[in-house]
Amino acid sequence: MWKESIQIEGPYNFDLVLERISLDPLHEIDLINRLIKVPILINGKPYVYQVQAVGTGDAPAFLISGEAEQERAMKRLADIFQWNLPLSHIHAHFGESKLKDIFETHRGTPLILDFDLYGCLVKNIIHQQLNMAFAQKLTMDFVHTYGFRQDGAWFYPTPGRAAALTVDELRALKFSSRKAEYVIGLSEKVASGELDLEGMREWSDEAIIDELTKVRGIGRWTAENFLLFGLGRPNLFPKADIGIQNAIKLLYNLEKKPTMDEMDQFSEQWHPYLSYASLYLWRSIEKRRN
DNA sequence: AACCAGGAGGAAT
DNA sequence: ATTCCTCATGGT
Repeated sequence: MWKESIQIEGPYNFDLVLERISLDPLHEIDLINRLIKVPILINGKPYVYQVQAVGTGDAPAFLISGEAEQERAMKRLADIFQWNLPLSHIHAHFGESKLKDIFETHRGTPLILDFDLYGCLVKNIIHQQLNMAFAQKLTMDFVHTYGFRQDGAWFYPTPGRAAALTVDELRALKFSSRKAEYVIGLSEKVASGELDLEGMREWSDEAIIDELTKVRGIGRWTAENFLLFGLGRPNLFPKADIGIQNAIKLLYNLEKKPTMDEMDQFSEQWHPYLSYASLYLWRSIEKRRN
């Protein structure tokens, strides 16, 4: 077993990270020890790493441990937790904006990436149009039923496994037929190699959106969320997102949900860090669990 | 008890 | 090119 510690530049509030990702019941989190288990695939093989916060928001430090693949794991974990992207200039960018108060309240909340690109897409398809509580239940049932557990953490099923599922099997989990078709169809494309998600890391945002929206079940919203939470791209604003619309409505005290044109107007000022505007707007309407 | 939910596809205009 | 309808279930 290897262990490694790192220090990074603040602000970076890991307690807020845990608070946010604990909204997803799939994540195994120890709030007392400020620790999370991270299931990731390296060369297609599953490994679980532990990340523990041992510093403060202004002097963040982490203790990371795992069984193998130290170098590649550290690289991937740094990407997932955005350890090399200082938030100070992000906060500076929003410091005098309409989002000032929200950024202050959630100061040091980094963008945390999903642990797996394929899982990210599947999760976002499942989440389409559903309220968060039900969507998370569906996702959890899906992973618990067809995924696998290793070293205390859950992995999504492999694309090959999911491609072999039937619509009826997923309907038994309360998927709609269409959503079941979407997940199975996507899984077939990933399993066959027709869709190479890892290969998209070098692509431009728009090229990825164009490619992904060719897949049945993936519209612009899902592709944008893939860019945002799968790849960590900094300038996405999913304006069709009900949550962001509600956050904007609350922020500007609107009578009704903003139109698409209004979403464009509001967000114009937040370039080129729209992803952080999105993230913090989501945060502004997310409630703590329990 | 309606109405809405971190949408998308497909048909009808 | 836009607008409308359906999907399907759970939360509020």
